[in-house]
Amino acid sequence: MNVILKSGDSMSLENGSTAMQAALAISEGLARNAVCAKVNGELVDLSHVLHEGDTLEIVTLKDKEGLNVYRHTCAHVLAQALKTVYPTCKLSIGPVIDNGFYYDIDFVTPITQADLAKVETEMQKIIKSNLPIERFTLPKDEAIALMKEYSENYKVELIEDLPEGETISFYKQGNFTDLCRGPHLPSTGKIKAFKLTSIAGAYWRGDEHNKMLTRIYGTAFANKDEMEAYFTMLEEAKKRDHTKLGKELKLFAIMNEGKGLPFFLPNGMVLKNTLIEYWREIHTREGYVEVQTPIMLNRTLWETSGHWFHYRDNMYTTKVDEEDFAIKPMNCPGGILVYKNEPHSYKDLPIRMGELGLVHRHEKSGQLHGLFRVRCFTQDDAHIFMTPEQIKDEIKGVVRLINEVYTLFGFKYHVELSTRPENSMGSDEDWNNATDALKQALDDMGLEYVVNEGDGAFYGPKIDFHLEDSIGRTWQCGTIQLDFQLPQRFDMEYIGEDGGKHRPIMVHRVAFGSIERFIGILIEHFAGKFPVWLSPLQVKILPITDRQLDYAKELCVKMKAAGIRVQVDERSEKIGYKIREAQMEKVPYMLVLGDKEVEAGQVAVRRRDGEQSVVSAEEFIATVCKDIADKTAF
RNA sequence: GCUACUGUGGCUCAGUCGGUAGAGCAGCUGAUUCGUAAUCAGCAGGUCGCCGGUUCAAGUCCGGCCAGUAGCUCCA
Repeated sequence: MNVILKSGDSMSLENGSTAMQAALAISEGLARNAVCAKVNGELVDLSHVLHEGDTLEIVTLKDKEGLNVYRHTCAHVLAQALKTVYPTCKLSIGPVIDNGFYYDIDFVTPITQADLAKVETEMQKIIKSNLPIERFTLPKDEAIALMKEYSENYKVELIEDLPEGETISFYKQGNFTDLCRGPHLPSTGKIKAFKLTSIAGAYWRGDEHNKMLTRIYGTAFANKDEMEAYFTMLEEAKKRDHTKLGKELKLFAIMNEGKGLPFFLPNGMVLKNTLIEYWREIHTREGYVEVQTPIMLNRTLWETSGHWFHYRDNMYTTKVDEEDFAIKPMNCPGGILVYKNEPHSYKDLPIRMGELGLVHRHEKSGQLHGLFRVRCFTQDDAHIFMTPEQIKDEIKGVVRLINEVYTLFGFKYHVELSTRPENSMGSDEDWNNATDALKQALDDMGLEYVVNEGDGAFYGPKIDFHLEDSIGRTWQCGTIQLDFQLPQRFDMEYIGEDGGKHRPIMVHRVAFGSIERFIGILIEHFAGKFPVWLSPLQVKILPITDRQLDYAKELCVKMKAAGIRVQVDERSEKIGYKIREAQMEKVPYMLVLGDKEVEAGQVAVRRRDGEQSVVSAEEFIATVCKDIADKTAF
């Protein structure tokens, strides 16, 4: 028989050959490195029997898919080890994730981090005994019977949910059998480097009403060196953690007196204000107006908006003179009141109404995290009120603006487009138009995006922009949301060309998202080494002895006049000491001043990256001013 | 909110078997005036997250609470 290889060549094999035999026929090295195979586009075990005309690709650890299979087998080895060490534990699911795998287990008595060592030892034993891994299938009823025999009630539940008539596959290694779609490595001995990394709780089937199981996380790599490199990378990433740097650089603090409620310290406030200044600059340019609406409004408003019924648990409320009030969790109702404050003609539209709004949301305590998830934050919000014909251009304008912002900071981001969910409001036509407008805006901009079918809000489709933190977790920052609901609830209108009343379309959008979260991302992205224009302190002047103090102060005054954030280190310390401190503060420019510099009217510049040069004071000031004006990356 | 872990001067951390708290940095004082990542000496600073229990005795053991971290769930 013949099979077709990835290269397009065909290869003849004996009838009934397996993928493994095909790999051997190609080369011994390939067979040794083979993890599984891809036959007719589907991942299968190496023991898979080939047929005439099959397309065949041998998968190794160099492929992402191969590594996933490798890690999946590792999850099975973990499960087998757990059943040996804790015979009464029950297995649920054990999938592969980015950088590793996990297995969710129901233990009779909970285990702790310390117990992982003995589980790892047992896993080593299983790997060392190089057990062959064999696949077999059963009809549904027999599969259920088998899992009942093993008292694996979670597995029984999983199988029961599979469609009738489906044959169900299992994998057996030694005395251990697990329900699994596969494929897997041919034997346990193929695993060369793994580590159990952490332990956490996870709800059965991801539902918080279900029992919480114990999730054991692990990772596995092709070899020990790659695994070491991975752990080193994680260590490095921890040094960038914004909560750690926020403390070290005195940017912000969160006190016990208000959890999830960040305090901005002087340095952080400079950062925040600089961002806001930049925000105003680009929004003014783009034709936005700015408003500010009250932080607290009465119940009537929140009833009209629907928040009083749908968002109540997350709102901070209070009573004043017998009247219920809520602190705003969102700015939109306030913005709408501004719109409704006067009648509008179609000639006024679009209205782009920005608001740096401080919102409060009572997020559950377990979800709070540094500046990434807080209970009080500033949204760089804007609401655009427009006619249906204006949707596409307006969305494009917003996408372009958000892209401009993220590009300036050099962020990597990904975009998600969420479409109409069930139980949504608005007509088919509205939804189609709006969704098309969002799509076209993304396409015109040439942005890649993933579509989340049915994941939009019930009031309209949306585009979300996600940024990565130092350890690869992604956080939603920018978002653009069409809203069919609020204009209706608030009975908003404008007078059209025909003299009749029409309902405007409304867009909610943020670019930074929350300034707090954005600052958190910025800190991690730059590892605290902010570009000059954002640095809380841009220049630190370090006189070598007290003799240069007058010159230092004189320079300081000049630079301040030029709009530079500068400070003189006046202490009688050695220059090495002053440099070390400035370096730890991550100040972009240090000026070392000795007698030579004073005499020549020069400055010895030491950049944060260690680069040194001597230039005239005027020249240096010009350089820094240019850095600030151009927002250069250094 | 749930599961697990953690909580000792401003910061980073040590503290054995339960015997009543220790270092470095930062701070203050004094000396030093120095050329690119830490000058020396002295001083001061803690109700060991909080509350309760066991004990002759608790930073240490037990319970509850508070806060933080990781994950889950949630995120209009």
